[in-house]
Amino acid sequence: MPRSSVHRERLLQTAIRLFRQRGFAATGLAEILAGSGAPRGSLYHYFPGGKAQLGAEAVEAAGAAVTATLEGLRSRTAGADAFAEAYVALLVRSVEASGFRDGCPIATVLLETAADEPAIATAGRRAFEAWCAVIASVYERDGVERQQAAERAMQFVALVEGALLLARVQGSAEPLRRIARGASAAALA
Amino acid sequence: MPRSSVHRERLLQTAIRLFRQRGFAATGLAEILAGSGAPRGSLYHYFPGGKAQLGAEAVEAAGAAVTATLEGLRSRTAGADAFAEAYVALLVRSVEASGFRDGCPIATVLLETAADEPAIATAGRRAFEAWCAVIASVYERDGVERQQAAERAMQFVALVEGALLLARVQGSAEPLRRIARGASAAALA
DNA sequence: GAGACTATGTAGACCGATCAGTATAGTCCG
DNA sequence: CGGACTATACTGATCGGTCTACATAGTCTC
Repeated sequence: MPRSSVHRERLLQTAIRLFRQRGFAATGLAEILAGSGAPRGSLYHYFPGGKAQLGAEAVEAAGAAVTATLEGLRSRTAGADAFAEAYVALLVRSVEASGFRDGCPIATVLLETAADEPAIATAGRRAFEAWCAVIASVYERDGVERQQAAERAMQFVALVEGALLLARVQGSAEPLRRIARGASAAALA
Repeated sequence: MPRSSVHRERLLQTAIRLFRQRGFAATGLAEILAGSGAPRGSLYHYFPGGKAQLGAEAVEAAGAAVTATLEGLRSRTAGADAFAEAYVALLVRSVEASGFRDGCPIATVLLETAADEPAIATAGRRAFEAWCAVIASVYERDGVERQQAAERAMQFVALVEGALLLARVQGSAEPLRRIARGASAAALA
């Protein structure tokens, strides 16, 4: 039986987790191998492009997971305020549960590699676009004009990314809570 | 203290530049040495704590430089809107001039190391506090209440950090320009 | 339906390069 | 002298990546 791709998936999920917590450069392939239980040969079988390909696919997959979360939230909430509050609450739980080790799953990797690894940067760009599209549609649903909605979506993403950084550095979820107040109330209404 | 510390300063400045562009883990001590012209022995003479100390001092120094820039801007502008616009304009120039390689000088390092290197995280926390203090004072000068001003300052920092990330990934200064519009006009007024 | 061939995937030894950090000898200068 | 600083050789570990050998399973041919 081709119990195939079971190792591929484990490699990818392990890479996502480690890249998120430690970053791209600091994560050795040996760690990913050990964490996934896959042999070294399998890594280069599934990811012939090596670490860079693993990074690009990790960003793509992690980005898609966030997009799915946002879409789920959009269908479960009514109004941009509720949407923003729900998402921030989700982030607060995730960040706190990990002891402020889990931040944005793609931000660290992108800051490290955007300039040198076009494939990773492209995956990141696409992820951000997808997030912005979902969020913009939430604003539009509230009657915000198309252009305005796109602009506010980007501001929301920037706000969240910045708050995740601050939260990890401070070891506190307070920055996230503050942007929830600001974003849903005055700022983005 | 003869011609001393000339190598120390060069090491630190080179470290700041490389950490900013490539990140902490991806920057080897050999690169820092080569870029600064200092011999290996000097590095461990001035920074006995090794790479971690270099990282912490780089974050501290780079953070202080930003604080100084913000203070200069505060004294040269009248009102929070003008302040925000001027600072964003400054960032746009810096980011574009570097070909989208220079982002926030401390964000990448902090995301990589915050969880594992307490000294670096502390330096980062202090830097963010200093920035927030300056920005909050700009809002207070405009008559915003103390508590409110502090909250908006943190939101502004988060917004800028996120926009710098987006700008680097997209290879475009557009995210920065958008937050300038949003931050100075409706959102943070 | 037996055997050969090919795909896919497993397995880990192995490579040169580079990593951060240490050791030690030496230079410079008050 | 003696301490600050330079200079380089060196360490063991780890880096990402390549290599060959092998196991498994589906398919083609006769």
